[in-house]
Amino acid sequence: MVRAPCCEKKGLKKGSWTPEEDLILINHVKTHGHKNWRALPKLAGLLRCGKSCRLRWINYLKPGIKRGNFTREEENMIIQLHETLGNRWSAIAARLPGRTDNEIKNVWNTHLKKRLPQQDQKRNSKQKQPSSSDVSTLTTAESLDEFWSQVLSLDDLSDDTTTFPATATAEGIRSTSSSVYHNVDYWYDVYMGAQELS
DNA sequence: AATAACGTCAACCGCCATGTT
DNA sequence: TAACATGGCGGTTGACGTTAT
Repeated sequence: MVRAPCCEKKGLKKGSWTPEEDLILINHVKTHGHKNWRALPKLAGLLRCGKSCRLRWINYLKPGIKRGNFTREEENMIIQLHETLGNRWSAIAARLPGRTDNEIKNVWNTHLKKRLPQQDQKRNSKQKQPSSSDVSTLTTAESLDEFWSQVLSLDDLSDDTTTFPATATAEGIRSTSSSVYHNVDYWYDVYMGAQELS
């Protein structure tokens, strides 16, 4: 039997999300939750596939998501986890509070993958004479343990119940283009605008 | 200044696992 | 137990921005 498509394709919008769509999604999830992603767009009045809504929420709108560049520690952690877990991005993301699998996957494919051969070369050539100036900041077992304990202590940050504005508004979003979505100011505006309404 | 080449990343697609009826 | 619905994951794509020529 042929599986039905995940959603009715006709009339559904694709591509980048607009600030207005973000607000609708935020407000709907905040007030009704997301027990059923497939039904959500219809209930919220969004012309989007449920999967698309879920992805947008998980990767960008969910409270606790970190924006901005990865730290050196995070990058090293991804490299180490990738050595043991492979391309299991969600498993890796579970160890990096506030980071999403999609984001980690992107960072790996665009930055870390290229860096890895160089690091391997370095590591091999320096195995006999380790240096504190090496790329990784986690060169000793002690620092590794310390880092892991710090990370694990933050594990619950990514929980859905993290405080979030009761109701979001378009004020903070409208004036920004998609190219600055990841700008801190954008998210600050969203947050502040939402607080005005609550 | 124009444009080609390259890099980045948000979003989509399709498959698989799990839950429900 | 089978059939179906839904969620979740990883691979891939395409739009957009940046850099090089």
